[in-house]
Amino acid sequence: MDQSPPRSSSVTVADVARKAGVSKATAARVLGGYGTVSDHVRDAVTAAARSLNYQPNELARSMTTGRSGTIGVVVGDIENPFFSLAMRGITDVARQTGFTVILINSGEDADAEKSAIRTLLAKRVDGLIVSPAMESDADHLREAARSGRPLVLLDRGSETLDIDTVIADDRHAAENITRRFIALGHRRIAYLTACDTPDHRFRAPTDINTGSVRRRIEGFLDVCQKAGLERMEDWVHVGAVTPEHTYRIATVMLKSSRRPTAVIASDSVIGLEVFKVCRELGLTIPTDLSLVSFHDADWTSVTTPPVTVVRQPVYGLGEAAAKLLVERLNGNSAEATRVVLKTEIVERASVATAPA
Amino acid sequence: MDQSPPRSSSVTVADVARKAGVSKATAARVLGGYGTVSDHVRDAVTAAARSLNYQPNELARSMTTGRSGTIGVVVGDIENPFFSLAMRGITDVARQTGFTVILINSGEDADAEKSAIRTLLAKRVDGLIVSPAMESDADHLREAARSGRPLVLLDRGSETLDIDTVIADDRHAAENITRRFIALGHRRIAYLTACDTPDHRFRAPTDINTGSVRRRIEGFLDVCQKAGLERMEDWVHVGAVTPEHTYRIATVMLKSSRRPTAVIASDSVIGLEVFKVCRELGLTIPTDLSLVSFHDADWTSVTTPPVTVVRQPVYGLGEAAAKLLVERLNGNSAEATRVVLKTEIVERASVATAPA
DNA sequence: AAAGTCAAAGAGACCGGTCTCTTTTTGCTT
DNA sequence: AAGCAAAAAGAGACCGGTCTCTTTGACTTT
Repeated sequence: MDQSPPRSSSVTVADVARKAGVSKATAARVLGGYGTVSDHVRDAVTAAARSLNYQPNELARSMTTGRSGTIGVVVGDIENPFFSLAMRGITDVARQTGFTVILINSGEDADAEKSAIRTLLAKRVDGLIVSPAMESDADHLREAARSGRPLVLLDRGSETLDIDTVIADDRHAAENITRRFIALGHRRIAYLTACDTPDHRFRAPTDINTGSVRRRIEGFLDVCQKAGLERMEDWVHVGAVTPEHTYRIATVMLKSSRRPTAVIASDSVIGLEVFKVCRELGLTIPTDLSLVSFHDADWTSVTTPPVTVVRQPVYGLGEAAAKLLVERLNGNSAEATRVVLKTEIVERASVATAPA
Repeated sequence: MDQSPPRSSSVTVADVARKAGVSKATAARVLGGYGTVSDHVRDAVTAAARSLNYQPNELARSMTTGRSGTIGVVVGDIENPFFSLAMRGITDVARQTGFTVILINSGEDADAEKSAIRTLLAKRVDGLIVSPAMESDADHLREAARSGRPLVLLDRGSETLDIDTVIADDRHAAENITRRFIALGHRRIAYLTACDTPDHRFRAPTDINTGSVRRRIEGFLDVCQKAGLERMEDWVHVGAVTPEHTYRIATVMLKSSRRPTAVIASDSVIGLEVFKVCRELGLTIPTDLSLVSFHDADWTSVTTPPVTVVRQPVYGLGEAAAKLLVERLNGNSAEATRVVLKTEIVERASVATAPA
């Protein structure tokens, strides 16, 4: 019966210390890289650690230091290219600054989000980045912020919360698109969003719980009103939560006798589905219908015609959120910041003058 | 000077016990939900915990129990739709089974991957899911597997490793496509992959370190050889690591006088770029060039023409990996399993007979 | 040579839970 | 009412690090 190799999972500083013939405290100094140790002892401890295949237990370290080197991220849906790209921005910054990332998907569900935050706080993350599903009840966000661990809101977040926030200038983007549509003679302009209301109907921007989308709709309605267009609220469609839902909504909308001549899709998943429905119904873009989508997804440049989009600095959004969080973790305790990144309209060929 | 509200971050079982007038052990029994406690005491402790706003410290719990309730995931690039969808499968299973997920991006870099695994083991994850960048040096994987914490390989993994693996039947898919191309009269068939070799040239499948891709190329070359096509190795292009690289490679390839009549793109990012280059060079799909891409990305159905793709069960891949891991965590210690999920060729309109 | 300084190493408490072992209390038997 | 098993509660070690406080000893200083 041969000796099994040293079980790496249970070698502790005490074991290393014994092997090296020094005290636990000294071994810990070498292994943890703090305090002062003589070269001679350092070598002995290092050698002992190597021969025993010592693997530090980060959990134990976290418990005494109070820092876990971890940041928690709660997003709506990692499958959405928007979030996966933002996530890339976050993880890149995290790696550069020595943090690791715990990811939880809320599925855009408020309860799941609450439980996610509770779990992350229990795991003692050093800080949080959250893309809140519902801004109406933000108690859990306030509580998280009060727990002493920094919190940064990503892409969403309301003016009333005194919490660090990183968003894009959605409102301006929506205003610009709307103005352009109106200048091209469009009067029936539809806005499609995944956000939903209890009765799946839209009445006013306050119905919308997702800050970024609410700001866009506000911009849209504002410009319409200033241009003298009435009751444009009726042209806002909510509840495009899945491609299937979007398909149904878009089909009904585009089959109607008073169908819109222009559509604004609130994200690329919706934009893609509208594009598909147009093709199915034999509507030609842009002569029959003008289309603009939020989020410059890769496919938008390759369709026939390519789609005009609002390019959001998605990677930069994640990057900025993570940087802001790391700053807080390094002790910056200035007032809550609000970072607003610029968007850009990428003109392609899906927009034209309104049909006569 | 008013009393500040209880600092939630530092309320411990001992504090709760004191407030409830019981011993620390008893309070811990109530709070931890183990052992036997009288109803009366349970209520008292629960009330005390609530009034102090007690938040358990998962770190401390993990340290004694040895389980952290966490699984570590290492992927090449979360920005790639393939990984973000697989990730969705993983996180869904994790949530259902009460685990949280730590995500690290390797950027397809072997050193980053090693350090990621070390970090995750140090953080005492209960298990690991890794999509290894390089299979040639898999020592760190073997070591991780030996550390006693279960490891599941995702999408990649070689036959020689005795580790749980979840992959798609890439080889069959590649064989089918190749056969179809040959049947349609194609003789110059190119294969484009992001995998790279030191000198950026391809000689044999053993040059390829990514299992899934190697298996596809093996299938491709095998069918070609059986059909009597010679030196098809020359038609395998490596190093399409970014869209920019892909653009250069595809442009050179398609401008050549002996350009291919059919192209297999190893992932949807490459497929998209090839599509763009065709358009730029004025090549018509499928009359000038037939195109098939791996991964049924959303855009592939919406281009003109829509692109024939290999649909991989990506979500299912992540789901299966996570389920396998959870089984292991629940004590299943049977031999290493190899799960192979079926792929499916989705015929669209980007494939035709070879031009004369 | 005695006093003072400072680097190097050791001893042991501590973080916040879990869990074993022991003691006390309760309820039931005869 | 005594005896006994089982339930309930308490005491304190333990997980694996960090860190403060103390001790040791080498090296100046005059």
